[in-house]
This record gives sequence, structure tokens and C-alpha cells, in this order.
Amino acid sequence: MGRTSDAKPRLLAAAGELFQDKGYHAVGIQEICDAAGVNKGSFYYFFSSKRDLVLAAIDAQVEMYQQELMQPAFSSDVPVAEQFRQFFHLMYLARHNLASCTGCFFGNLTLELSTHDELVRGKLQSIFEGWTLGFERVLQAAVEAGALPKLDTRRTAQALVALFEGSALLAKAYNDVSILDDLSQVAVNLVEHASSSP
Amino acid sequence: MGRTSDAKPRLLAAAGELFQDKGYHAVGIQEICDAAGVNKGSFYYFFSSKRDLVLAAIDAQVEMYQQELMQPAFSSDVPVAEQFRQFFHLMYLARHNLASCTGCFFGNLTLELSTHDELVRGKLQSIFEGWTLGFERVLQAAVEAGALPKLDTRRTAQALVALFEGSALLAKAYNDVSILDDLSQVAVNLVEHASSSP
DNA sequence: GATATATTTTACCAGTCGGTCAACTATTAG
DNA sequence: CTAATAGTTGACCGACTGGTAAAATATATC
Repeated sequence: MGRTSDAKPRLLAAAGELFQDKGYHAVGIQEICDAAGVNKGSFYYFFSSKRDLVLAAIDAQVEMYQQELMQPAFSSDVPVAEQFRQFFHLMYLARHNLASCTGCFFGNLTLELSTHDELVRGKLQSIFEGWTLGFERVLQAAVEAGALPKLDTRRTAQALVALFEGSALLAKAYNDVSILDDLSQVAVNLVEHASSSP
Repeated sequence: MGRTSDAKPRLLAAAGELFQDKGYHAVGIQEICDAAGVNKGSFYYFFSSKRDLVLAAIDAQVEMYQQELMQPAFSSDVPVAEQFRQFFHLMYLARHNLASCTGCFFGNLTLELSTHDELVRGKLQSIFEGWTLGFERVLQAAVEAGALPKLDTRRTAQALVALFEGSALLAKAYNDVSILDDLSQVAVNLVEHASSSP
């Protein structure tokens, strides 16, 4: 009953873009509403607060990263180290047409919000933890298949996440996406020469 | 002539702490003035704007990082890989008594401001570039001394900066400084097994 | 001690922020 | 057709933002 609307997904999409481009505090609700073509009054019909919005936007972006980075990179049958190179390269491709390099959505929010809002921090932590566990599974499978020597999968996986986030950060600082491609080679090395001692 | 004052350094110190803790947009000038015990009217006697302040605060923090991280880590005579471990460990020590892990000052500002303000971005870029060049010199010296095999010093140095920034980011997301110590081991590996092909 | 000046104080401004609310409208299910 | 309801609108709020200006005050120099 009642009328229908696609304002909510439009708000989520606009919020995703604007938070990515400018950060959380630098974007106002009015600006998000304008970008989405939604009245501010309507905004508060769908979301109870700006915080509520960012939590929902994070969920939406997790889905996107999963579909556009994780799955494409790690479902091919190339050697495992190449899969990680591909992971970095897909990030490069996603950013290299943009006017300026805006970093990783989750990394951006982490550094801006995780000291303010424990719920947001926890959510971002579990996203990075999910990535780490995913990387770990990929590494473990390669070890068991004999494609890699024994290694400390947990630490290596976490280092790969850190290297990825650090690369995205440097790409933003230098405003140069090619850093992502450049450091993908180091990710490859890191996989192939990881230590085994825990 | 006229009276003297230490309000300016107090403002810089307060800004350094608050920007680090809460980020740029989340801190108001009033809050910084309160923390420094300075009247807001006086603030604008020393700084022409909030942006002017953050630029000065960045310079002050560069000095601090140089004295408390770079010099201590890289002037000892332990093996070069150990020096990098020490670099991560010093960051761990600086953070491990704090109530919450607040990441790297420069990384935080990079992700929050470098799409807004080209001057700030350029400043942060040159800081990371300085670190990279410093790391590169350390690596090159070790190669020439025969302590390390030939390697792509530029890429390895940049990867170490990225790994460091990524580690600080994860430490903030997990609110767990021990990640810095944990990933310092990967930095060691990265130095010892860096690739040589440019 | 006079005085030029570096610093401080206070009150103020316009604009924007996140958020609220009550009236209004379109629509869908019965 | 109707009625219940999902969604929209626009005006409004208090709090706070970065920033301004002029008067007051303390002090270093001579």
C-alpha cells in the first residue's frame, strides 16, 4: 500500500560517491540529497541520521567491492600470486579514469571515523577481517596444493590487506593511481617469499 | 617590543593532538583554543585560517616524526632489516599507552584532506616522498655494503612506506596497536627478499 | 617612565550544520 | 471507489561553524 520509491538506493549511491570523494564530515546531508535528487525531508524518512546513512552506505559498498574486486580477482585459475596482482590491478582500473585518486572507501572512513564512533569502527574492522580471512583461505589453498611453500597465512594475509590500503593511501597522496600497479609487484613478492615462522 | 607569548606553540601542540585524535573536520577552532588555553580572537592573530593552522601543524609533526621515529630507527648499527622492524616498533611504543589507536598523523590527513586541498595534498606527498627517499638511501647503502642482494630500491622503499601506513590504518580499525609489531616482521621479510627486477 | 607595539579580550557576524514536523500527495490493495 | 498508507514537501529550529574587528592591556625597548 502507498506509493513506491527508489529514493533510498539513490541516496545510498550518492552517499557512496560523495563520502568516497570528500569524506564524511566534508559532505552535508543537503549535498547528498541534491546529488540524489531527493528532498532533505524525505532523507529522514529513509534514514534516521547521517550516521545511520553511513552505516548503510558501508554495507552497500562492501557488496560492490565483493563483486568488482574480490570475486573477479580470486576466481580465475592463474597462479595465486598473480591473483593478488590482479586484485591491485582491478583497483587501479576502477580508479584510473577518475579525475583524482580518492583512495579506498573503507580506508578513508576508518581514518576519519573510527575514533569517533565505535559502531562504525567495529563494522570497518570486520570488513578488513573478512578480507584477511578471504586472503588467508586463498593462501592456505595454494599451500595445500603445493603451489606455495608453508607460510604464516594469517600474518601474510593481513600484510597484504595493509599493503593494499597503504598503496591506496599513497596513490591518493601522490594523486597517482599507477602506484597501485607498481606496488602490486611487491604484493606478488610478498606472497612468493612469505615467511613460515609464526 | 610589546609583550611576548607562547600561545602559538601551544596552539600547534593542541592542534597536533586533536587533529590526530579526531581528524580535521571533526575539530573546531574553538576546541583547539580551549585545549591550548588561548582565546579564539588570539588564534587569528597567529594563524590566518584553520587551513593555515593545519599546514603549520603538519610541519611541526614532520619534525616530531623525524626526531622520534626516523633518526632513532635508522641511526643504530643493527642489520638494515632490523632497522625497519625498529621503525615499526617505535610507532607501536608511541601508541601503545594511548586510550585508543589513532593511526598516523599524515595518513589520517591524507585520506581526509588530499581531495579538498591541493596544497595540503602536495605537502603530504612530499613528506611521504621524503620517507621513501630516506628508506631508499638506507637500502642502497646496505646493498653497496653487501648486506643485501641487489634490489629495486625505489619500489621496495615505497612499499615499506605503504606497508607502514596500511599497518597504522589496520591498527586503528582494529584498535589494536600490536598489529604494528606483528607486521614489522613482514617489513623485515620484504627487505630481505625484495625483488631486483625494475 | 614614556611609548610603540605585540598580544589579548570581547562581542559579534553570516552561513551552515544535522535534524524536526505537520501538511500534503500519490498510490496500491481491498 | 475508497481508505489506509508509503512517500514527499518546504518551512523551520537551535547549535555551532570559521572568521572579523575594535578596543583594551601588558611589556620590551629606549
